[in-house]
Amino acid sequence: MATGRTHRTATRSRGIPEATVARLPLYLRALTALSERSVPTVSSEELATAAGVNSAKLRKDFSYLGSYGTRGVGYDVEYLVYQISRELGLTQDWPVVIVGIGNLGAALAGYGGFASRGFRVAGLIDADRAMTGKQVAGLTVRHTDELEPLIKESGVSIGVIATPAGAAQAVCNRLVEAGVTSILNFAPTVLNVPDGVDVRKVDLSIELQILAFHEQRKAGEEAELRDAEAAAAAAAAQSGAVERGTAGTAGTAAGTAAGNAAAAKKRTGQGPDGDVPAVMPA
Amino acid sequence: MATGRTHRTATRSRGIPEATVARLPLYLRALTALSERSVPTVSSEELATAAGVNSAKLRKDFSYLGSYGTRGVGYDVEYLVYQISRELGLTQDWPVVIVGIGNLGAALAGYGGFASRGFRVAGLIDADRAMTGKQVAGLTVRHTDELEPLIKESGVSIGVIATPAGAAQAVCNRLVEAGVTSILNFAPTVLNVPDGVDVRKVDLSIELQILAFHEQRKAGEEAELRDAEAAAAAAAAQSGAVERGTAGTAGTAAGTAAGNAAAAKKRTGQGPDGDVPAVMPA
DNA sequence: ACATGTGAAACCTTTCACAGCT
DNA sequence: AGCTGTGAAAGGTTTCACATGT
Repeated sequence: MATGRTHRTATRSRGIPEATVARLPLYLRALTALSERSVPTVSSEELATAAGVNSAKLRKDFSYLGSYGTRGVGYDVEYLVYQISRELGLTQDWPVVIVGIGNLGAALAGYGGFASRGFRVAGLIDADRAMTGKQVAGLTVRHTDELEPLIKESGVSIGVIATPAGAAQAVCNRLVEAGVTSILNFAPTVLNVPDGVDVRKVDLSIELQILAFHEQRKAGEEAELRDAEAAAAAAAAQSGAVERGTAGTAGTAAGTAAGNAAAAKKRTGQGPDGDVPAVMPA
Repeated sequence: MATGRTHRTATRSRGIPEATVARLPLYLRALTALSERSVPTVSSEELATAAGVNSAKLRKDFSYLGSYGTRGVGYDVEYLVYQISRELGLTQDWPVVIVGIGNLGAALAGYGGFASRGFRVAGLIDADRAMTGKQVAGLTVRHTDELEPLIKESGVSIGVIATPAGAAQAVCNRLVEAGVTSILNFAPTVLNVPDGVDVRKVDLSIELQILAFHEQRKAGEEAELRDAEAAAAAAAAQSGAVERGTAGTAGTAAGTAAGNAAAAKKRTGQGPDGDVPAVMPA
């Protein structure tokens, strides 16, 4: 998660839980789609499905924003779009600078989801002089030397780092020095920033490793399933209790009660909650 | 589904918390760096700093894996690298297919962090016939028609979706149908998958929106800071208690205890304390 | 009749603090 | 003396279930 967490302690009234904040963009996207289809109102159940969460969670989330729904009816789509946008700060313009225009930086520069959400790419920066002057996604790439003036002229407060890992901290320092207070880091490295600066990181390799962990476990579970079924069958035959110690010398197998066989399949997709996304350039 | 009962089964020996799993790749990266510098052992404190977490959390995380440290000494770097790799399933080869070879897909295909972690790009797929046959990152792009044979021949169980949002669900369905059970989704859309399939998503726009939220709040805090200072001054002058109700009709201001004024300036690093530039809207 | 809004319970994660081993 | 490993406390998040309002 973010390196420099700003700690809120006192006043509770405006304290929207972090987990809720992380889901607001999800709701906003779903609502925008409804809005485009001119759907006037939506229930928590419908919206939750569209956003990929459950309805209790959605209602709880919205309750932190205020009472924007109507009992017996649902939520007014347009009104909610506005309220969430405002809460997220998307009703204002956010100039963003992207540093490191390799494959990934170029992809980010051309990403359509930015402009539609109030983000504006104010400039592209690369350290390679061979890149400077080139046009990428309709913008001219500028040299790192121009980083500070660009930030100050355009009032940039959000920076995106898409450089190789080795350059990231130096770039980060310059961004912060120049006044940037929020950083989205695609380089696979930990950034040190002073308090008051927010860092979010996106790391592809980490995401894949998490998937690999679950994938491995699934493979292991198939074996367990067979074990559990066998054990259950044996238990049924004998009317005896099924008991097992911890699996011997590690490996992939783990002791699992037979009753878990059903629960084992529960692992549904869509596990956004914890955040921690990821990526990085060559 | 049916099982409405809250049947929490006892045996949980191998249940590593999700939050811990999400951090293992972080530790692994830090450890790999130490390993390359031939550092033999490391303390929880040092490793935690390198990974950007605190040491208590790290120790707790490791405690779920087993007792791999030595009291009074620390952890053996090589041994830990191996144990974590094994736990994450990185000691085996994971063939991956990338679907959608646009800017982003190309960036992913060229990502160096793959091979070093046991991931191997088994194939690149794109729906655009103009793309097929082209070389990207040393691999030949193949047409969507070849998706299923590719998955089956190469034993792919992890798929990466980097297509436009509109195509993502269809691609996802085909991946799942062909046997893929883990998906990393870069398309800004919710994917519906059957139970047993894992989806993780990486959404650039969402990350930026979360940053914007905090950025906005920071801007609001400056105002609060001034308020708090004024309030503190007033309190000092009067020796009276500072008390405030919730700010009247919402808006951006919220009541904040005066005691926060100091904390808000805390900045650790060597950053210049100066500005914290307000975002000026165009 | 129906869907929101919310206390309370259940669950999960982080932090504390110190016993226990080297 | 130093550092791990871990119960217990604290804090945060999700789910439940129903009172409340339309």
